[in-house]
Amino acid sequence: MKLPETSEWVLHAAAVIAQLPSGATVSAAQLSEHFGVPGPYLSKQLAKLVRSGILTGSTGPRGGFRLARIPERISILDLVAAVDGAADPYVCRELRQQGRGAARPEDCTQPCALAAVMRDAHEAWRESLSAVSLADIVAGLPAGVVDKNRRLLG
Amino acid sequence: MKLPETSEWVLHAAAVIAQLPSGATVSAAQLSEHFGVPGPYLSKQLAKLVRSGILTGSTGPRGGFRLARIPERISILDLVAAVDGAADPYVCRELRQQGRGAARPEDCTQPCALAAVMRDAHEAWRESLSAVSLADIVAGLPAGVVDKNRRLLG
DNA sequence: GGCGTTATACTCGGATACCACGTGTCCGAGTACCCCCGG
DNA sequence: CCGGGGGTACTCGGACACGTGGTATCCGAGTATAACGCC
Repeated sequence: MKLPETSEWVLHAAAVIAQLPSGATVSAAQLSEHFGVPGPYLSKQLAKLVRSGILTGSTGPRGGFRLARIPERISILDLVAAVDGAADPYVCRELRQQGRGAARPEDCTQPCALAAVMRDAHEAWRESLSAVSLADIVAGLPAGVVDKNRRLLG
Repeated sequence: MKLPETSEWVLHAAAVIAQLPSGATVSAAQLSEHFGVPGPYLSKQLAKLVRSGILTGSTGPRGGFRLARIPERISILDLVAAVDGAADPYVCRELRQQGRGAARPEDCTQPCALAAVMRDAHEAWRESLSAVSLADIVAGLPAGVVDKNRRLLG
C-alpha cells in the first residue's frame, strides 16, 4: 500500500498556492521550478485538483492556478483524495461465498466482519486527514519559508 | 493507494487456521480449494506469515500451517503488515528543501508538517487495525460457518 | 512379532514470466494580453 | 489622443511511451509417513 509520489507534490503545491494574494495565480511551470519536479507531470496532477473543485485554472498569459475556495475549507483529505481517489484500499470480494467452502447465503446476512474492520480503519484514516485544513498547514510554516514564498509570488 | 488482493486471502485463511483443533494443521492446497484461489500463490503469501512469526509451517505428509501463538495475540494489523509491509504509504522526500524555492536548513528544524499529518493518519489506521484480534473475528462468525469449517478441519 | 531401513509421497520455499498502474513526456486547443492602425 | 482589431505568446488539458511492483506459475529441497525385509 503506497500513495503516489505526486501526493507530496500536490500537498506542497497547494500550500504554496494558498499563500497567493487574493486574485493572483501561479503557473505549473513556476511551481515545477520551485520544487524541482517535472513540469508537465505536475500540471497533470494539478488538473486533477481542478476536476475535484479544489483549484481553478485559467489559461493565457498571467494565467495559472488559484484556490477555488478558502483554505480553511480545504482539508488534507480533499487533496489526497483528488490525486489518489477516494476508494477504500481494501476491497471485499466476498471470498467467504466462493470456493468449495463457500458459506451459504443465509449465513451471510451480516456484512463480512473482516471487511468491516478494514473499512473502519480506513474511516479512521480519513477522519484524521480531514481534521487538518490547508490553512492549518500554512499557519504552521516557519517565517523564513513564508517570506521566501511571498517573494516568489509577489 | 490499494492493498494487495492477497490481503483478503490471508485474512480469511488466518481465520480458518485459527479454528483448527490444537496441534492440527491445514495445507495451502486445502485452503486454496476452500477459497477458490490459486494454490501456489496463496502458499507464497502464507510463507510471508511464517517469516513474520504469525504461522509455523511443517513439511511432509500431514504437514501444513498452524498458528504460532494464540489468536488473542494476533491482530489484524499483524496480518496486513506481514503481507503488505509496515511502511508508511506516504514518504516525505523533503520536497521543501529541493528546487529553486528550497527552504534554508535553519527553517527546517521542525519536521515537515505535511509529513507529520500523514504519519498521524497512518498511525490512526494502524491503531484501528491493531485493536481487533483474530480471536475477535472468529468469535463473531455465524454458527453455520463455524460448523462448515469444523467439518473441513476435522 | 518387533525393529531398522528404504522408498515414497506430500509439504513448504524460492526463483521465474506476465500484466496493470504509476511515472514521465509530448503536443494541441483556447485565451488574455499587447501592439498596431485608423479615426 | 482614443478605440478597435489582429497577432502573438502563454496557459491548461488530454493523448502517447516506459518502468516498477503486484499477479500468477512452476519446480526443487526437505521431511514425516508407510511399507518392506530382516532378525
